[in-house]
Amino acid sequence: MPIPSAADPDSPYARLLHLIVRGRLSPGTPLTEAVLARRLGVSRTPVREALHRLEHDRLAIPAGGGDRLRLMVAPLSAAEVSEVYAAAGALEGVAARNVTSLGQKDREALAKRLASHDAAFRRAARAATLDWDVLFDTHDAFHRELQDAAAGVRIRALLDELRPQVDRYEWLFAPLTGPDFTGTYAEHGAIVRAVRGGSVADVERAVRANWFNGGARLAAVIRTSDTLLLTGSAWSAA
Amino acid sequence: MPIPSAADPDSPYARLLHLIVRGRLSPGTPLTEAVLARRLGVSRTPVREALHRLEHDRLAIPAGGGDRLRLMVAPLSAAEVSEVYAAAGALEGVAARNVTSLGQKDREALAKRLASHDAAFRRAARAATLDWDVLFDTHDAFHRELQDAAAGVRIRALLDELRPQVDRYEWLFAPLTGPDFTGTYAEHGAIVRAVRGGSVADVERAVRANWFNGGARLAAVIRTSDTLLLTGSAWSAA
DNA sequence: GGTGTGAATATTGTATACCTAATTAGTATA
DNA sequence: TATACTAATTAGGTATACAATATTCACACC
Repeated sequence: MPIPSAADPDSPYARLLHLIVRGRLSPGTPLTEAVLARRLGVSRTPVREALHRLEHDRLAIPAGGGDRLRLMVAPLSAAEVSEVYAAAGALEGVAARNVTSLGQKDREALAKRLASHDAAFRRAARAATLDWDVLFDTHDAFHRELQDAAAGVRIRALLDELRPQVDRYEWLFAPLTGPDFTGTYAEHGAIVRAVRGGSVADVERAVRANWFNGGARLAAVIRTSDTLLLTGSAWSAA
Repeated sequence: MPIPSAADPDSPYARLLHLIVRGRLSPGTPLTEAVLARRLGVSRTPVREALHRLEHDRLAIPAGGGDRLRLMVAPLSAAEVSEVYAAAGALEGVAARNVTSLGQKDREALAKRLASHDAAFRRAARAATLDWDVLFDTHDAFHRELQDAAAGVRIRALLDELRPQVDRYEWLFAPLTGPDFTGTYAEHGAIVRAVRGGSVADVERAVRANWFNGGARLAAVIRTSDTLLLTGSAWSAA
């Protein structure tokens, strides 16, 4: 798949994406082609392309009202996280309806795989020393499994487009939501049961609830956190 | 808004988009930078950027399995149109839930505007000589009105991204679905009534039904149409 | 006659030079 | 001291040159 995320992890796009998602490039940081080109050791051309993709992902947004396009790292907001999660819930929700057209056996197998991802997530969450990377990955695996089973290429593409945003919010704020993930456990459990049950409405409702609630949990944390962190004004430009 | 569609209608992106959406560049046509650059009278650089955007829009897709990126105009398929419309329905549907948080007066005003767009659409559909352009525009206006009222920037961005696809399918196949649009009339009427009523569930259900049914209508037409038209193998390369 | 190898060609990816516009700093004048 | 005008620097948009690789066509050999 050439489009989702980035095929080559060494590409300027992938590198910049990583820097932004992990917060090494903080909100508000100006993204100037020549500077990034020097920093990444390539010419302006591939950096330009990467910046355009990041702009499309809304991880880079226009800074200033000039005629020329000046970009900066996008700020974070509770309103945006709610909307992004609502969109992801709506998309994964409609996609999930398709699992009900699977046979009983396939649904059961899918439910098993989902349950095992969730179990891994719980183990990671209860580990003596919390490793956010594995927590992150196991949680992601749950939703990927569902998307692989249910979503066609087009909805997958839209979800893949949302993923960087989701990743950024989760990466930057998960430490403030955890380490109590009982809400997530319950919602994942409901999804697994609904997949087993095979009711279209139940499956969609469970999936949407998980995303909506997840967005609400993050939004709540964001609203109470320092606004300087959200725009990056207080951070150094890395 | 710098991202949606294209600010400048003379930009290579906008021009190529138009050529593809209107079918002047048929499915399967190879999109080679140098050729298009000559044709559009610009250098390869802006064409490259345009092609990357089109690739993201899925109007251009990789052709051949080479290492280098070779693009061609994307084919059309019943499966894809169903998925695209399902995604649009899911997104506009969740967005539409927000109209219920508007005041009674605002909802009434919105319903009026929607009804007037629908009336214009009906007039256009019943005109002596069918003008597909105005039919197209009035139908679009209905959904834009709803999206403007309900969707935040992020969901708007996703819907804007879907629009070129929707436009292409409607433009190429609407002549085969019309001129009887009673299904559409009924669904738009249901949306207007639901907006007036103010029930979250009703509004979302009505919006989704409109998109799902629209996708189904198009998919049915596509399935019965000549497959050569879908991949463009029979068309000249323009 | 089919197939494999090689050269020629076509096409993408990258770097760089040039141009234009915008912003900023500096200076002079009111 | 504030403001307006001008010069200089910065930065993005476009064109083009160059490099690398895939594709195609031709020809020879099996």
